[in-house]
Amino acid sequence: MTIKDQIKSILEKAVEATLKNNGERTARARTSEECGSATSERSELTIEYPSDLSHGDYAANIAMKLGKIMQKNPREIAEQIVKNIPKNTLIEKVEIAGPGFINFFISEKALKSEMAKILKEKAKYGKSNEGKKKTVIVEYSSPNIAKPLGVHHLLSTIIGQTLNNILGAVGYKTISINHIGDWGTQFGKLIYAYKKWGKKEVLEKAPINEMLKLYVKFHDEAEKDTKLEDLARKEFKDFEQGDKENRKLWEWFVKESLKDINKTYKKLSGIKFDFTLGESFYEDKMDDVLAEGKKKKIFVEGEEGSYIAKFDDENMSPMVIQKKDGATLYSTRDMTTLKYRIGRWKPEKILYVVDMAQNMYFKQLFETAKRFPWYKNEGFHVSFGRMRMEDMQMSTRKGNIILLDSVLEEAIKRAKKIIEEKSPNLKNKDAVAELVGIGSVKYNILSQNRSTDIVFDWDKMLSLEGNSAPYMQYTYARARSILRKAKSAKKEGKTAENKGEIAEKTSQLLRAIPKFKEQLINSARDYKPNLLSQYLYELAQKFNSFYNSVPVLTAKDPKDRLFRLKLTQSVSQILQNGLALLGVAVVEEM
RNA sequence: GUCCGCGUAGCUCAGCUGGAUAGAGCAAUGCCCUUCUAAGGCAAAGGCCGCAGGUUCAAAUCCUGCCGCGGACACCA
Repeated sequence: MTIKDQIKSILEKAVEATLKNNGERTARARTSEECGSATSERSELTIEYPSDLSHGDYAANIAMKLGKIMQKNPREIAEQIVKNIPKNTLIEKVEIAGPGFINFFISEKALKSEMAKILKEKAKYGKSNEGKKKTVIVEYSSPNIAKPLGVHHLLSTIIGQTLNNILGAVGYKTISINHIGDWGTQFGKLIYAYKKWGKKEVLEKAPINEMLKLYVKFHDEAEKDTKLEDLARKEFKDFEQGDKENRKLWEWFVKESLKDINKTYKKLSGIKFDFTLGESFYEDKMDDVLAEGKKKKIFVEGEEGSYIAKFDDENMSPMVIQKKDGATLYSTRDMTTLKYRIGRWKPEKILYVVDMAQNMYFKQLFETAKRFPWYKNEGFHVSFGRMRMEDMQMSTRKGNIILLDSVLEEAIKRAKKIIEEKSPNLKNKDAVAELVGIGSVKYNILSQNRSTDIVFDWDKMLSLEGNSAPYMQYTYARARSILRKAKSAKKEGKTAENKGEIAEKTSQLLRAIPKFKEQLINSARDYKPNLLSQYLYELAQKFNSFYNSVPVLTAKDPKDRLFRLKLTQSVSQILQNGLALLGVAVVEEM
């Protein structure tokens, strides 16, 4: 249980007691609905972090809410509530402030015991059982293969992997799935293009490059000749219906693509899937869903013999589930996949980490699924903003693509340059450059609210300043450096300590500790990694501030020294654990 | 046209289950390495939170309308 939860539960009891007392005295209000609404308002009791430190560690606005319902002065109610809070070791003091805020100050003892927990649990600190072992499937990355990964694939891959990590940390049983796009008309296009313009030797030499070239060439040509799209569709249909030559080509393309994509995942590091089940996996399972849907009249005949799902909402266009030529589409495979996952894993939720251009599509998909008896609203679209370039859309079709590999390479290169500048004597420069470079790319994405669009910009993407991975890693390295030295040297304090400043900086840092678990839970609840990254950044800022004005190794009093060392260790542990969830590795020196 | 998302400091963005004086980074100004990593810290500066209404004790946050940007809207995924 987090400290916030404890405060909440203490407050809940106090509010209940207050309401009871009032109910007895003001019998009038009891009969009315007001009492009922007061109760429901109470259940919405929220605890927040005050923006100003002088307002304590946690604050509640419940008295103001009740004040309105009970027609009483909020401050009076607050006073009554506070009276009903029993003495306990968690809370140092409670204050009533402003129009009726109840501010809680956490006792130092409670904070120190939280610190002790960190030192004991180490890498496990932060884990909770919010999820109660319930199963959540997280689908992410899911690239369309036969083309290399572009920068835009970072979003789903990084956000999805991090959500998977975070959900796991708060006690969900997660199943991560890479739903590879290895099926569909795109392969018809590729097969057509290969047959027409491709050369075996060239493709064998540089498979991915050549596939991308063929893909782009197809779209160039298709603009001049509209028949090409139909021909590609035919190739796909033939393939789907058993054409041997096309099947062989497909297998070849898929094999080479996967090899290449896995290389990139490896470079990104920390990208792990419990299952890589491409669309092709559902090839023999689609008939079943199609038949079921047709039988139940969920799928009805549309134009020219296609099958569609219709919606009551006029603004939602129908979803095509089977093409007029009888071939399947992404929707067919997604519906099949949905049924398969529900049947196999019985998840509480299935998260689709996919960009928001597909908002409408997922709405259609889930809306249709609701009509099947096996669907219990498991699907959830974790949408995120799109990545685009300054002046044009990223489009693989047109070849406007920035390769993910090249971004990672550049990131490492830039990190290396700065290392040469700032720490020319560092031993393992290349290893550090890699961790810093890759980390900064990931952190950059995770520190942003996922619904915000991202305009790709080299400098921004690879920023090594401010709220960035290197800042976090640097903070960690500083902390670790202190801890290393603590073992050997025992220096004497030389200068006078500024007591006031020290107390303030120490207290601020100490008080930031319990929020880690709390923000982790918030992050999981809203599927927002940036809540976690923002917390870690704030913690790092507080540590750096502490670092600058509070001597640790040279503390005058040995007791202070010990406490500050423990605090430093606690903070470094949180940074390590938190960054690990974000997929950012820490470094001991940089 | 309809629907979805966004509009916050010069720039890039946090904050949005309503709450106290709207926060960071970059850029620009000044200061701090004879104490633990200056990839750092401190100070000051920078805001009609797109516009106009509404709800509320309280609105950047909720509702309505408008403007601007992005996206989606039947056989691509």
